[in-house]
Order: sequence, then C-alpha cells, then structure tokens
Amino acid sequence: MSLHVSQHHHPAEPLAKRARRKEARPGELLAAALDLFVEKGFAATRAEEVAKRAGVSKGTLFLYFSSKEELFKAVVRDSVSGRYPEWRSEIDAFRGSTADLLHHSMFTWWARYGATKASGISKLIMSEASNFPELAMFYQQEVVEPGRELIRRILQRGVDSGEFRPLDMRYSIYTVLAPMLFLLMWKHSLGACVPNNAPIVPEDYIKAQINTILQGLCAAPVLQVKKGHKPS
Amino acid sequence: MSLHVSQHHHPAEPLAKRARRKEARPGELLAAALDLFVEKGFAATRAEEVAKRAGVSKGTLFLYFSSKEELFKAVVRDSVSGRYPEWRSEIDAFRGSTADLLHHSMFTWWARYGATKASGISKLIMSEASNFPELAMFYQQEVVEPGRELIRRILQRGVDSGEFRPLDMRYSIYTVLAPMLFLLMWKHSLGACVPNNAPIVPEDYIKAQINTILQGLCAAPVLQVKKGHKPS
DNA sequence: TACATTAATAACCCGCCAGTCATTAACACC
DNA sequence: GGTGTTAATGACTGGCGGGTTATTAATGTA
Repeated sequence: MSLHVSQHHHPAEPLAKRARRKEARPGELLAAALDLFVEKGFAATRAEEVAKRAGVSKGTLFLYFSSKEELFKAVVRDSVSGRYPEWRSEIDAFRGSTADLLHHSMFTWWARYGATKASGISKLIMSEASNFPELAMFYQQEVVEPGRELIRRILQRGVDSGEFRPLDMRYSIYTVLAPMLFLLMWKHSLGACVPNNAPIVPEDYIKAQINTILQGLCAAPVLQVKKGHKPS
Repeated sequence: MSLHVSQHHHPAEPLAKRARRKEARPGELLAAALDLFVEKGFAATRAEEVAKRAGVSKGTLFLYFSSKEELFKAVVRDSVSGRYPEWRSEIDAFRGSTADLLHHSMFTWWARYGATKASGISKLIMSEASNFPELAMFYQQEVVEPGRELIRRILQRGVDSGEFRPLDMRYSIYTVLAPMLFLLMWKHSLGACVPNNAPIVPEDYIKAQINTILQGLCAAPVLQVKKGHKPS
C-alpha cells in the first residue's frame, strides 16, 4: 500500500493482457491482499481472488510470494509495523500535559489507523491467531510489543511528572489498550454485520473512554476533559 | 453441556459399537462441538471430528442437527444464553453498594463464564461474525442484547442512588464491557498461543480495571476498592 | 528478422470436507 | 426364534482451493 500503489503506465492503453510489469506487481498484490484479508479473514481469503483483484493469474501471485502466509507477513510489514517510528517521535516531541498527550494519541491512532482498512489486520490476528501460530508470533513481535512500549511511555511520562498516581504498568497499559482494541474488534465484527439500533460513533466512544480513564488515573480530582480540545 | 452430560449406561460394558442411545446423543454431540468450536473456531471445525469426539459417525451428527450452523446455534443456547435469568435475579437481589455490586458482578462473570470453556464462544463470534452473518444475528439477539441490558441495569442503579455521576448509557456500558471482552479475546487468541514474558493474570487485571472504572464513575472522589473484598 | 530471457498464464494435481443415502444391525414386541 | 422399526453407519459425491508446471508471449538485443 504505502509506497507502491498501482500506477498504470498509460491510461490510453488500458489493460494489455499479459503485460510484463515486474516492478508494479508486488505493490498491487499487497493492496489487493490487504483488501481481501480485511474483508474476509486470512483462512477465508482465496489466493485466486487476490490475484484476480490485482489483475493477474494465481500463478503470478505465487511467483512473487512463496505462500499465503508469506503474503500476509508482507502485508503486515507494508501497512502496519512501518508506522511506529513516526508515532514514537511525535510522542517524544509532544509538549503539553500528559492528559492532552493521551487524548491526542488516542484520537490520532484512531484517525490514522483504527478508522482505516489497515486496522482490519489487528482484528484478523486476534481472530485467527490460534489457527496460525506462526503468524501470531510474527505479529506479536512486529506489532504488539512495540505498541505496548509506546503506551507505557505515555503513562510513565504522566507518573514521572506527577500528573498520574503511581501505576502498575503491567495492567495500566490495558486501561488504554482494551477500550481501543475493543472498538476495533467491534467495528470489524458484530458492529459491521448486524443492524444495530444503537451504533457506536467512534469519536464519541473514545471521548467517553478518555473521560473515564483520566478521572481514574489522575492524581488529583480532575474536571471533565476540556470541551473544544483539538486532536491535532 | 448443562443438563445432559454423557453418562454411559454401564461402565462394565464400556463402548458397544453401534449402541442405540437416542436420548444421550444430542448432549454428547453438543459437548464435543463446544470443545472443538472453542478450540479451532467455527469454520475450521470439521463435522467429522465433532462426531468422532462424541463417539459416533458423521452421519449420526447430521441425523440430530440438520447442518453445522444449526449445531452451533444449539451449542450457544445450551451453554451461553441459558444463564441470563439466574444472573439477572442475582443482580436484582443484591443489597450492598453499587460499587460492590459491580465488583461482585465482574468477578462472578469471570468465574462462571470468562474462565470457562464456554467463553470461547464469544471469541469465536467476534472472530467469525463477518463470514457467517446469520450466526452473528442470532448471537446478537440471544446474547449481546440481554448482556447489554444487564450492565445498563447495574449502572442505572448507581446513578439512581447517587453513587455514580450522571452517565451517557450509550457509551458508559462499554466502560464495563470493553475491558472484560478484551480480556476474553486476549485469553483466547494471542494470550493463548504466544510465549509471553508478561502474561495477564485475570484476577489482577480485573481488579486494576475496576479500580480505574470506579474512580472514573463515582460521583465523589473515592478511595481504592477495598482490599480484602470477597467476590462471592 | 532471429534469438534469448523471463513474466505471465492456465490447466492440472491432490487432499479436504459438508452433506447424502443405501445398507446394517440393535432393540422391542410377539 | 421371527419380524418390524429405526438408530447408526460409512462409502460416496461434488465442489473447492493451495500450490505446481509446462507452455506462451512480451521485451530487449543484435
């Protein structure tokens, strides 16, 4: 996805059969795979369908990726784990209160990841980890651990500055992680396929969660989160 | 599971092939199906394997359940939705503070559901809802809605008595639901199959979550949850 | 135009699995 | 022991899907 999005050599010459485009194929296959993995899950996604969506035959898919599992790993690297460095430096550069940093981080995470297609990958892994232990392992190292570290960093900042009470990091991390991952899961499972009379509005949900989290974590009794707060 | 657990007619006469036991079969099949659905998921569970674990042939399975989906619905009715009436009356009968009620409910829910095999069903549904919309719909009506109602009941009790600040029920429900469902998901996915240097101890996790939730929900600034609290 | 290289293809292999059905045998009743 | 009912079986079907391979043709070079 990120770098090599499909760019047809010439619009006037629309889709030559059997065109040889060694450079463009992997990116197009990754994009197609992301779409389908997110939409149907890992096991339920058919290699042939990925190929078709990328405009090639199944044989070509296996020419560029040795198996379905390798294809999946490539998708994760391309669309998830690549983003950590940027986030980490943003967090380190942040100058306001830790409450504001938490607020900013959660809304940013949602806007840049949770609300995008790529977030389906997290749901997929939670869903299919037990059937594909190797993928689970890969994801744990590549995504989960770094993510935990980022949250720990934010909370520690609050403790160090005295804004938060002393925290047991082993579990406080989940105070932030659980509501966000639940939102993700919900969005991609029951929330997506069941007609619901009380649908979750992500921004409202997050605001409510932050409210609860902060009033629970701050050392001193604290007011509501400020109303007109600007996420970015 | 609940009622008709397998009881062999006579232990001395261990496993007569082709025994005719119309009464015992459905229960044994449900128990086997629960095991396997939880272990491998819905799509990945093979009908023949369910039959084998129940000690019958695949043909017999389809004699009692018209399809895999019907088998699944029967498992849900048998091992999940049957428990609501009991919980609801326990909640209504509770006499202490709402903070204690919440504490009691969350630990009881974990002990009687979260920590058992049956909780794998919730994880399964979150995982496979999008591939089996009919099952998702069924689960939403049979399990999710009643569950939401129960949480709403508890929170409303706290608001009415003045223990909790006024709450937007649409989202406050998730303050309770999200951490618990996240724990479930974790237990049945990454937490189960990845060697983890910081494993989650459910009771500690829940205690930490309650702590945060209450300090966020209570009207007045509140102390820690009492230390030696007895869940039941 | 002739030739070498290799990207791309389509047919193929092989194992798997939900659901069916004709056959078999356990049991009840006489 | 004989007979009818039906619980239980297991072989079978039809379709699917990951991965392979022999073949085809696009492109670069001379």
